[in-house]
Amino acid sequence: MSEFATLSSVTNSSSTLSAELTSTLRDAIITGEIAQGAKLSEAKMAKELDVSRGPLREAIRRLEGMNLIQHIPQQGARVVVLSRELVLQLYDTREALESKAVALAAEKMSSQEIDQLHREIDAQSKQMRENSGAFVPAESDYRFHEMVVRGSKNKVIERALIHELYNLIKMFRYQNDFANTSSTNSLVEHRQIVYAIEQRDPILAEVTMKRHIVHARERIERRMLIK
Amino acid sequence: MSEFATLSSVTNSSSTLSAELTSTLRDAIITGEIAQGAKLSEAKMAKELDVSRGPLREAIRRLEGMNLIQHIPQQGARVVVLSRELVLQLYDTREALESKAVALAAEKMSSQEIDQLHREIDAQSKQMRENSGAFVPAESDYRFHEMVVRGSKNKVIERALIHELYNLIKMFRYQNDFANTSSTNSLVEHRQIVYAIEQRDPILAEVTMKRHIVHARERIERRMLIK
DNA sequence: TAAACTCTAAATGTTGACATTTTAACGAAA
DNA sequence: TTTCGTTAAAATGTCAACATTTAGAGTTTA
Repeated sequence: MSEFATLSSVTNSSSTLSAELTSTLRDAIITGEIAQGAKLSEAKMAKELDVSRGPLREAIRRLEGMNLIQHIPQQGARVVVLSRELVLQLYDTREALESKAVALAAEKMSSQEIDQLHREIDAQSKQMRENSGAFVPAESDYRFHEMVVRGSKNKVIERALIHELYNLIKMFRYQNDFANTSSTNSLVEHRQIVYAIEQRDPILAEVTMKRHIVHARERIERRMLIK
Repeated sequence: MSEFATLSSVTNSSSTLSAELTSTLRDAIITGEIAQGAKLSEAKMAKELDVSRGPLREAIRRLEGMNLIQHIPQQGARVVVLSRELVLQLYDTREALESKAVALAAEKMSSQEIDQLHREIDAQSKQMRENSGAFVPAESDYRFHEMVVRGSKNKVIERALIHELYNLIKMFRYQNDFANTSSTNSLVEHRQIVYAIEQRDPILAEVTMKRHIVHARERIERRMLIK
């Protein structure tokens, strides 16, 4: 049984091998299939995935840019370790960026985009009623937040959050039983956020989002006593 | 005369060639020696710099992670174009991140670090008195802001700002005669920021920094009428 | 026993050649 | 004249071999 067993199928359909490797490794890191702190040995992985080291190295450089990997010259690359401290820092950063994003979104989102937000929230509400339902599914939560961030129309914030921060947050939640967010609060807060956007009230939107993220941070702070 | 003439001396002393190339190209992009929107032809550059394409490609991947370069599969890499819109988005992002950073810094900076801030400001004041003096030199301004950001002790914010945003802002200022910031206001605002940190007042620090960056954004908005 | 040295194996860094895709110039047809 | 198709050159993507550095096992020495 090989170390990177289930990775073996790099058979997606991206345009380049290097891009596929990036996405394959990204997922493997987020799920923990490649463990935190693990060394990414180029030789082993290349053999495992049946590719040459060139594209693999490029993928590693890209993951470095996403903060999923830390690289030390002449020593190689390791998967980032999500210490309690780092996770809390992630949420502080997210608070700053996403509260600004929602303020901009309140000014710039189209009504069609706001409709989409409504549909996502309604789906969340429905899923909660049907499936036992104390939780908003993580995937739906991500979709909601991504829609808000894209609504800001700010490419810089969008990239910082979606391309970098969210990957680390997904990684944390996936590997720490935070797969679902607490429902009652989250859904209510999502509604408040959409309300503020609908009212075209940037300040209210910002405050509401800030509180939403601070609550998430507090839940984590309470539960991550160790590390 | 070659296209990348003055780049020819990749003779620094980083540990790896790829790291040197990253830093060389970074500087060339910031200064505009390689123009905005220019295509980075691997073959030409490799010959020009007398290196093989491998390390060059790795450097390009890293610059991609810094948002200095945009890469399209099968088409190659181009230097980012700093449109008016993008620059204003940069400052909105900076406002969000740096105001959070200074709030954290107000709680976490050591008194030695605060002393350093004082020394930097005093130097700014002195330089202004001596050299005709309507401007804070850009280099000193960067040092001041970097010290504040590092003072936050938040590695995520630190990386987002220093590793990514600041490069783009330096690039913009270097290529658009914003090499120096307006003095009177900036120096006073720097003093206010240090005061707030000294008082261990995160909220005051945050508001003060926010205003400082909004002012900079407004100056840019007024002067960049075109594009 | 502990520290320092040597040497070997394994890993990362670098190179040049090969493969595939894109681009654009050229010519033919509507 | 414009459009479409062909083709050759140039560019990006990929690979495998070579070079250099690091890490660790084993040995020697204080």
